[in-house]
Amino acid sequence: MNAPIDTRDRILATARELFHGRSYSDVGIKEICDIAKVQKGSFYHFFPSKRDLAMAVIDDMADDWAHGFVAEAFDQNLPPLERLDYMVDAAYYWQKAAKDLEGRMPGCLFGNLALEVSTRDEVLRAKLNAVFDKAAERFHEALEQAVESGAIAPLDTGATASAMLAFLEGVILLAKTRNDPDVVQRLGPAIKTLRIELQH
Amino acid sequence: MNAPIDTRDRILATARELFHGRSYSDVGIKEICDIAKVQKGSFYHFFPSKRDLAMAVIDDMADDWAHGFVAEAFDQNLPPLERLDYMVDAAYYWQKAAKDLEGRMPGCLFGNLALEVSTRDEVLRAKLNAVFDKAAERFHEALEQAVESGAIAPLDTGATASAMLAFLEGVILLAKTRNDPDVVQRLGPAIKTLRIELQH
DNA sequence: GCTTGACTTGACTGACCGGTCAATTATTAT
DNA sequence: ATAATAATTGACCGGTCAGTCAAGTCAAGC
Repeated sequence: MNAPIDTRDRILATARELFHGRSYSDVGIKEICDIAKVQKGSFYHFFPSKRDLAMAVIDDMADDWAHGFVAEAFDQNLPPLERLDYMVDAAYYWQKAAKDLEGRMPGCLFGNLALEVSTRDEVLRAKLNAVFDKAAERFHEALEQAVESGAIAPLDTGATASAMLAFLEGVILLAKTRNDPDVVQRLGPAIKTLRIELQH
Repeated sequence: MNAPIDTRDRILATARELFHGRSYSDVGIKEICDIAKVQKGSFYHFFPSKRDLAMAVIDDMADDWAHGFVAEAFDQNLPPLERLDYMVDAAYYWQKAAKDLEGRMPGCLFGNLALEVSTRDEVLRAKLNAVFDKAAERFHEALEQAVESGAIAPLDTGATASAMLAFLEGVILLAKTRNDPDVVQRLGPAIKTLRIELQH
């Protein structure tokens, strides 16, 4: 028993939780190992460095995210604009659940990491950037369909999609600073009002 | 010469620059002291702890900010809605200048710190929260005047002001992750399209 | 000239950091 | 069975962390 994959997964899950709940630099490898019940040496058997662990955590979370509630929110069967509300709702409930459980709003792991490491690690920055790009693509797709179906007037769907992602991240940032998930619920729906016109 | 006040100011200015350019936990007191040409003991004569230094840095930056380009942007002589564009422009030029100088976009010191320390230091979180509240108040005031003058239809000015602040922070977050100040210029102006209707 | 207190110096502390390593134990392939 | 490989152990490394401290400098007030 205790297939090796278990150990790796335990490290990954623990690191993800700790990084999300606190921050990258505030969480040491020893702490991760202690909680995951793994020895330091074992850790370095699976991950060459802390930075590689961060990469894996980002991949792991991005996967869960894309196949989890992002997939639900951006379900093709939902009317495009409803997907935006769904996404905001999902963010709200997630943050609320986390706060009820731990007392603090963790915010968005990607946003947290992005601000923390962007200026000192190009590779991590690029990876987080790619995650954001993928998320923006979901917004983009929804907007394109909304325009196509006539639900909204034509606009610069690409730029507006990025603006919506930025808004969502900003709302979560503000909510985290207020330590109040309700901010997401109150401000979030304004995401639908964002518009960037096409350049002529 | 070298009045004591000089030493404190040098520490403060150095810390502010380093915290902004990298992060709170990535910058050690030794490094600050080395660059500020101050001895460790002197540092602790002026600041009881690193955390107190962070408090002072936030105050210092908030002051400069409020009396600097935020005061310019939210000039009462400017039409309310133009103030929003001015604010976005100021953010853009600031970030662009910083990137041209150092190669990396530092983002917003307050946003950076907020995501980094909110979950582990209530006092710092509260302080950053207050800074955001004050900034939101500027947006609020501009919106109130815009409604009053008939420039825009009535709306929930308080909530919309917060949403605008969140959007600005989100745009800067995204721009920092892309390491591209142009994102601020391209997405920023959409801040004027944000709307949260009054509840009935 | 003496005292006071703000300021400075730089060595020092103990804890912790990310990371290494040689030795050992399990597992798998032949 | 045995050899090869994967996984685990836990002691260990040099460096850095925030913070301390005793000893001193220096200028102002009396």
